[in-house]
Amino acid sequence: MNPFELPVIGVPTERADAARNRQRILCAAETLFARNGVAATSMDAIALEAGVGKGTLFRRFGDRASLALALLESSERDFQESFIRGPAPLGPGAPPCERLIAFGQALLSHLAAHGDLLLAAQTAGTPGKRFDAGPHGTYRAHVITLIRDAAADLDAEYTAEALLAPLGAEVVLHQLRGRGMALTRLAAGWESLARRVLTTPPI
Amino acid sequence: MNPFELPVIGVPTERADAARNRQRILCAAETLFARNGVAATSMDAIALEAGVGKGTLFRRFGDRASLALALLESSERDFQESFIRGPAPLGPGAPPCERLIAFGQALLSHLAAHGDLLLAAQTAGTPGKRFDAGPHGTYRAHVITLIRDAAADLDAEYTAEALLAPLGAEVVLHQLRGRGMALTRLAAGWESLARRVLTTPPI
DNA sequence: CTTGGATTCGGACTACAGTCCGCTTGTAGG
DNA sequence: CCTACAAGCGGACTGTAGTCCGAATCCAAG
Repeated sequence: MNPFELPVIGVPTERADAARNRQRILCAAETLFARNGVAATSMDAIALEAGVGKGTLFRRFGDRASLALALLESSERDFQESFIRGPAPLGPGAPPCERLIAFGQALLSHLAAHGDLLLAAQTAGTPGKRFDAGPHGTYRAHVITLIRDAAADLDAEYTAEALLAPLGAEVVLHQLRGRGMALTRLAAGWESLARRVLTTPPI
Repeated sequence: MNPFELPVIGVPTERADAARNRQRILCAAETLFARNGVAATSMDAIALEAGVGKGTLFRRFGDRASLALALLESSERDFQESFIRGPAPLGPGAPPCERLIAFGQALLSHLAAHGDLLLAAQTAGTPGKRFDAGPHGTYRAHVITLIRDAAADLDAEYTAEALLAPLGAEVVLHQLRGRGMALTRLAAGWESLARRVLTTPPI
């Protein structure tokens, strides 16, 4: 291989055994998460079930949160696709306030469906990490745009994070499970919250 | 002592050595937190510095979060006192919307002043625990009352937690440190957020 | 002062996330 | 097919929160 050219495109072609192990690990994690729950499954157990060393597990996925994220990959991609390019009111076409309401409600459903996994993905060892890695950045950029379109006088960057906070996994799962609030109630509460924030108040 | 009567009042009189150890532990924790930072100080190190066994440390304070909370006790009490019985607009007397704005801004200052400690207090090992123990319950009750007074048509329970979410330690410290947003900016953003939510929109 | 027994002490122990490094293996080039 | 070496492997190791239980201690009552 010409040492002055990169192989094909950035990606240095993953070795066959590495790819096989990645699959084994994902499969083992899925099995154990389904059998015993996400919170009760240790990384050691996943490595054992996958027939792989612990070092391999962490080499592939970095940490627990990233492994959870990898398992969510396809549904996460679908979700992002739906609010970026999907049909209105989630996707483009609807007025920004309606899009924001739909976004929050879709995220609430996403959380209800994949709660434990999303919780694990957002519970990084180092606090604050979840804001830098993971899908948060995409959500944030989307919400900032919607706020700018709907209410130019707001501090969009601040408001985006403020509105994203009650859609975090820990908060929502606490409301759903700890407080026994129904998903429909959260959806309704979010709608009136978002509508009030994006509606310019009378002077 | 008459075995049919409790000593004085519920509290079964703490033993002298236990009280002494509690003080030693609090003092050691304060020292080490100040010297090396909260995040970099382990429970082992605190026990060692206090000249106390690890079991004693955990017997007294239960876990890391509760120890952090114990260190915050006096400033936390002052803060709660100020919004429950203090002067307006934080305390009673001002209209509920102004009180809510002042509450959020005071909480933001509280976070800016005691960030690391509050972060440790809110980063419980078991996710969601921070909503059940600690000051969150008091904040929640206060905000629910204010919302009920200001906007009867809102779901006060949902809205209280939604508005408290962007005042959580992890979020605020991320904004202050990770994003470099100034405290005054957060205070201004919170004000317009709270004002919009509590102001009934035109039909 | 002595004693009885509940309370507390302390450090060994468990479980877990994440790191490290010497050994193995797949693969590209000959 | 052979070879060299980068990539990958695995499990021992570290550091941490939190648990447990036999031993030591304190306090009240006599």
